[in-house]
Amino acid sequence: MDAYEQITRNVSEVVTEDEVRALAESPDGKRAYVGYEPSGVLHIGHMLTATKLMELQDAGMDVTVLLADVHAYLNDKGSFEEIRDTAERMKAQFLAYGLDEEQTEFVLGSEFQFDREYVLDLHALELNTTLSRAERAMAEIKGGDSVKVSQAVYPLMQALDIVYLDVDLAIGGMEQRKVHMLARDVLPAIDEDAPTCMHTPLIADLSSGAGKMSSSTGTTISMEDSTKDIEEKVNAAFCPPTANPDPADDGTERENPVLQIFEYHVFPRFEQVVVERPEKYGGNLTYDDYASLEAELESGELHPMDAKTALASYLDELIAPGREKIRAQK
RNA sequence: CCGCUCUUAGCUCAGCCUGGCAGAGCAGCCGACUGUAGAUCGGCUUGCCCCCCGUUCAAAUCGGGGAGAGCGGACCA
Repeated sequence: MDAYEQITRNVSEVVTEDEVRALAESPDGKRAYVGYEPSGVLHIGHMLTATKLMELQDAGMDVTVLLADVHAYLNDKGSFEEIRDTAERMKAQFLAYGLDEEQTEFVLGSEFQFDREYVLDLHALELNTTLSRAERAMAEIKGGDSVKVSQAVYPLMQALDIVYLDVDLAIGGMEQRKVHMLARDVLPAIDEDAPTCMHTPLIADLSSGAGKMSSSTGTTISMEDSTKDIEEKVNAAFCPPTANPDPADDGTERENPVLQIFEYHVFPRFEQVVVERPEKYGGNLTYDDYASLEAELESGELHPMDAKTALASYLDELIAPGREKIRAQK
């Protein structure tokens, strides 16, 4: 696999391909970043972008993880003290999940976002952005039930972070794409380069296969889940024997979240996946890549229940170190 | 600053006029059927009716005050 393929593996969107190809020419020392609002416990959404960061590290890139305490505050996620408290725990969980400590720099937003120069640049961006544009950019990520002025400032700070953290490649889930597009539009207004971005897919809701897995409603897999929690959640997941389920009765598109998790969480971290299967159903199955697993689920050779059992076991293995960390933190 | 509308189950809302057991759809949960889930069928759960004060035998419902949300207007020397 060449560097470009490795860097863009499993992403939904590359902006722009030419820019990433240029990065892939000499990835060593290039800097990628993701910003996260601190939350007490890593969930599967955090882990998805973290997996991508690990792949970028394997390709030779350095990684900055922004623990976006100021952003979380602006997004109505609680008091500053509470938020900063969780940031440190989050860092430990990322390391436990597998980010390389040598190649990862953790930065707290408040370390540089109050600098005079930063704030002046921020105001310059504000001057170049309409409220409705900022609001649209935030549509997918805002917390709370009404739009605050702080939430209009939020995406502009993300744009500036890319400049101040000296980032070559901005990573985020697909919910971040409008923010990143805003950054590409507005940064040239202060004579900065439009950032190169890649967006990871969003995992569908575990129980319905529709929309995106939400941390607030529905079922989410997080680092504090016990082995039993994971088994129960995965077993309850929507999983027709196909990668392309029929739409729901009301017409909404559905995905197969079990396959998605195999594709985006398990195969990037394991060379080989062994599905343990009772003798009466034919014994164990072994897969070296995601495509062959999907094909056999589709053909009926692999039964969804056996796939689920295997998925729960691999997920548990991925989460176990972080789970230990969380227990130690309490 | 002024005016109008809204606030009831996890969600969308009905009920308010004309006071009398707190409702529906969806979601959720439990079973049946499937070697998973979903679909289907059967059953079940769910409440600070935004808050306070008042009227009344009795208030989600009527009156007063307040809060939050949405919309409009005014001001622009």
